[in-house]
Amino acid sequence: MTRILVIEDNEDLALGLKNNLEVEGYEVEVALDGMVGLHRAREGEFDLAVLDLMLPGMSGFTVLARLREERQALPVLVLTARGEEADKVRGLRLGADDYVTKPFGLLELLARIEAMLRRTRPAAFAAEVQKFGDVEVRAAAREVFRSGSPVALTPKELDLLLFLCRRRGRVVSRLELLRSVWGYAEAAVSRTVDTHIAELRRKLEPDPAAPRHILTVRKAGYRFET
Amino acid sequence: MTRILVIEDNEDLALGLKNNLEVEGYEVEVALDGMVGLHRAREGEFDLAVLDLMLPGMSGFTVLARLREERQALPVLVLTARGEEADKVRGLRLGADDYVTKPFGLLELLARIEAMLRRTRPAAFAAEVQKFGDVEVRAAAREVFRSGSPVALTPKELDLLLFLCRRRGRVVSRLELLRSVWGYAEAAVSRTVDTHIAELRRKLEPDPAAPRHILTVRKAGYRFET
DNA sequence: CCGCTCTGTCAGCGAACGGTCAGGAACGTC
DNA sequence: GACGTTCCTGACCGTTCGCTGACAGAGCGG
Repeated sequence: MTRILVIEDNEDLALGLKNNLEVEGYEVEVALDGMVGLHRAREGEFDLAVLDLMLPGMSGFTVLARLREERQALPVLVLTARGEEADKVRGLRLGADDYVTKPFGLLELLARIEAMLRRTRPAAFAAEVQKFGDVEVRAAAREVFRSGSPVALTPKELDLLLFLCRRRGRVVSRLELLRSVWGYAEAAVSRTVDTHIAELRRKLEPDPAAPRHILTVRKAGYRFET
Repeated sequence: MTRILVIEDNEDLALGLKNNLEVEGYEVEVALDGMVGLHRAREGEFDLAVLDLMLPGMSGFTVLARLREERQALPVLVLTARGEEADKVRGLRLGADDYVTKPFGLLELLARIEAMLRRTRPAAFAAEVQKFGDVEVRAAAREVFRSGSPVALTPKELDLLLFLCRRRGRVVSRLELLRSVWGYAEAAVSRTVDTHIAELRRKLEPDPAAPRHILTVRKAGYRFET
């Protein structure tokens, strides 16, 4: 069982996270302030912590710094408020492993958590496998097969594919993709997303010119269909 | 109840938005200048703000910057004037979550608002699906089916259809359509609306010459019936 | 029944949008 | 420090879309 510690003072948010993470099969403990969080992190044998930097009393920075001083290897995912670029940098410098900007989408958070856990506990990952057409996507192994033979996707391509897969049936805008897959705060007005989509189509679609799975929705974005 | 704060100095536009958003079931408060908007945002416990960047007095940029300084996680959707590419980027960099360019169709705004809320309040969102005759309209996927097979609608056609669907049983004037779907301030005297209606009928009505769902109300506009 | 007004239809133009490509920056590896 | 990979960007191009204006037809009132 994978154990996650959520250190977050906003009770609504904390409990929401607890619920959602439990649905995903994690064991979750919540600490509503930094001091408690730090103690629990020391004792609780967690696999990962989600840490809000803005905490009353002992701030998230302090918690993080203490943990790192004590050489705790506990992976930490940091929550920062939007626009606090400086916080991110400071957090990462202090030893956070990743960060998510509020307000964040649950899927985004889940993806980051999984990515982190994958790094630290590869064993714990049962095969999440998606299939469409003659393509098979093994998220955990970060492998993609087409008609049984492996397809070489670059990391970015795979991230994009996984993101689309998880939102199947729903339109995803370029901005959302840039934010969630690329982590850009702003929308670079460029062909970045399209280029990667094109590459995915080239590698995965039977007929890239008439895609059946990775669809364009004019004026809106892209939509993935099985 | 989802609460939305509209910060917009143009009173007509602001009240139009208020009405239309209220029709959709949101609780809406309007602030006609930046200063008031900022105060209300601090105190009002809103789920989302719609913010015009071009405000007299305290500009939208300032409002946004202040909010983010104060680490307010409030999701903000920004309204920018056409062609102000720089504004978009600046807005996003300051921490806006999405933007819509004026003139905008109400449908576009609604879609963005819903997408944003879906991220922050994932509950409460059933997939909206409308049906009439042998037609099925899936708003989230921006897909329309007729007798089970997909119908290719252009973005404008779909927006128009969705707007009519949501106002079913009521007569909607051309002016209202131009305002809400097209975002035009004034009525261009032309066949624009009619042309699109004709196209919808052609694609969706069993007998386009004798429409059963998209009805003409002479001298008044159109009325949609299930 | 006639005439006027409102709506339906159509084709063409201009703009907007997405697909494509190649060059070059950034990164990691040996 | 040279090489290879990956990624981003801007320019270009083809296609689609949406608007318009002229004309035709339908409906309503007198």
